[in-house]
Amino acid sequence: MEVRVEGQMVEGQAGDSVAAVLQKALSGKKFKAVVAARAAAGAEELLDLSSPVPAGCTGLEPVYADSPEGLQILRHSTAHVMAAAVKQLFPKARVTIGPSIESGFYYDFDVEKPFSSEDFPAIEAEMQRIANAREPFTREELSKAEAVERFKAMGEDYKVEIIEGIDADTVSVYTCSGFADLCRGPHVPHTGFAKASKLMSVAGAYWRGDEKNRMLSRIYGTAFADEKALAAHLKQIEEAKRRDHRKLGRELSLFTFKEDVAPGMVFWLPKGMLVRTILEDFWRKEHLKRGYDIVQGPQLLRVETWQKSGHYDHYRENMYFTQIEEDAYGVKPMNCISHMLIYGNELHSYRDLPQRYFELGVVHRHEKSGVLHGLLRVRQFTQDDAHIICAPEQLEGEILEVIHLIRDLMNLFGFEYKVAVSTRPESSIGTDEAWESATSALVQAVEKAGLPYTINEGDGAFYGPKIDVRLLDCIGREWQCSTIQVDFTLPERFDLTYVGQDGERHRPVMVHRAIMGSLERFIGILVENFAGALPTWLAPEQARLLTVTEAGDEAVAGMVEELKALGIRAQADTRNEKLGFKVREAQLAKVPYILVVGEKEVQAGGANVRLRNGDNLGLKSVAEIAALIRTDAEEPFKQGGMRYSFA
RNA sequence: GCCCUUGUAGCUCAGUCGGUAGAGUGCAUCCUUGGUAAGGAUGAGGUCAGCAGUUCAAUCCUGCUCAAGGGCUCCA
Repeated sequence: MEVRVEGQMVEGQAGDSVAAVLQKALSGKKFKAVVAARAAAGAEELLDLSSPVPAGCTGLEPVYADSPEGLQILRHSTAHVMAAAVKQLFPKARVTIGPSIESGFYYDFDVEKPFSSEDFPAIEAEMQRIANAREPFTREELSKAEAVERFKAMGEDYKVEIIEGIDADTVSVYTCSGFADLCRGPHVPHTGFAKASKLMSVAGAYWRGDEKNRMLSRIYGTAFADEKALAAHLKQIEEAKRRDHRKLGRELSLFTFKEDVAPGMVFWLPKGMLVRTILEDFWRKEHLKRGYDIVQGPQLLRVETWQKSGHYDHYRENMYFTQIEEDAYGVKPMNCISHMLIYGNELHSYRDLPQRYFELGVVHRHEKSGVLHGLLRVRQFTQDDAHIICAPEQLEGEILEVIHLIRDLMNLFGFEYKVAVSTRPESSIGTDEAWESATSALVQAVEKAGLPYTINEGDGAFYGPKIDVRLLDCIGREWQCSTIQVDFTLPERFDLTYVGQDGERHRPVMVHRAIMGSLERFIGILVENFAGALPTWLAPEQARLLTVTEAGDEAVAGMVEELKALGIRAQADTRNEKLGFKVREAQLAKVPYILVVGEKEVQAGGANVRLRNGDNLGLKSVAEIAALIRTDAEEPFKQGGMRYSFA
């Protein structure tokens, strides 16, 4: 037979292994990096190097260890190596599953005493020993009955449960370093590939991800094709840590948490609140320009109201309750009820529609103690929430407008984003017809906007389907922010109507939507994305004027006043410190414009301009500096297609 | 809520194999008038997360509670 490998034709005998054929075509160096192969271009199934070339195969595509697919195989194999090491050191541990994940792999074990990171050195040493031994992975096919018997004999009950759930006649088992594991494969040819690995953390995880099941002990690890790639990955983790908004929030004096006073609730410090205020002001203006009305409802509503809306039945565990005199009240977890009551406050004509109510609404949700995370997951947060009440025929157009607003906001910050449409969940209210028409309105609007999207089956809200938008930050992480939800239930429960052209009462449709999602979360994401160096329009301090000696104090005071008069957030640093020290502090505070005023500058009536990236623009007059800062601040708005101009 | 780890000065962290604690940084005062990422000195600052227990004695050992970090489940 003749087989094509990377453009070369190679002669082979029937029954030759994949490795034998590849070895003829590839240089020794290249062949060493191959972990698996596929028999035909685009084929799903991957082959082990040790498996025979399938009959009729005309081409083999090698999969290299450093390719995304190769890495997956490598990591999965490393998970096996880790399990082998663990079984060696802790013979009583029972194995469950050990897949590769985005940045590495994990393996879940059932052990009496959960693992701790103190166990890592021993496990890692054993893994290195196995890797150095370059032991082969061997594959065998067993009937289900045989496999069940075998794993039962080993006491691996979890594996037995998995095998019994597999819908096939035979299963494959891989053995490596004396450790046999149920596995689809493929695997790297030998354990020598698992050399560049590192155990990362331990965690509890439920068997099959169900919190009713037994808690297993999970070990996370990662592995790469070589030490260099592993080191680069570890460096990137450091980079993410460097950007952590909790760290930067403290260093830049933006916000703080008082765990003993109010866990999961933010204390905004002056600088952070300034950032937030700038963002809020901009966002209110943008909404006014786009035809929204700004409203505000109460923080507490009587429990009966929550019962009427359905929140009490579907969302009670996440709500806080209190009492005023004899009456029970619920703290609002959402803003929609007030908005509907505001709509219902007067009779509406079809001419009034759509009504768009916008509120920077403070909501409280009881989040379980283990899930709180800085600004990204809190118990009290502010939604940039709006409810659009419109006639059914206006629905699609309104959704499209919201999508445009999302697009413009993402462009403003240079975020890319992904769209997903979520459909009806199990716990839900409303008729099938209503769900279908609402889901189709969402899909149509997304298609009209020309955006690629995915479908999340069963992930909708209890009252209707939704569109979720995840933004991608500059180091490739995804964040859920925007959401657009159609609701046909609440207008009915609160008997909202409008008078149509025909003089009859009609039922409007409602859209819940939030673009930033939560201001707290959004600001946390901004801080991480920009590593604290917020764009000039959002920077709490846009310019800092530094004196060299106290001879510059007077000139600096004058310049600060001038800049402030021009709408620029400027501050003076006239402390009795050396210039180098002040520059360092301004730089660490991520102030975009660092203005140095010494003897020369006082003479010339200006300042020396240094940017936070270290560039020095030389001497400039106050007017020039002001123009520079204003242009810089307005630039993103022009690029982002915002209707609101920063000026 | 569950699993692992952690909780010492505003921040970052040492430390005490049980005898109530220390550094750097920040803060205050003084000296220094210095040109683009850290000038020097002195001083103030701690119920060692909280509550119980063991002990002559607990910041240290044990238990519980609270909170944080990493996960699981859930979610904006």
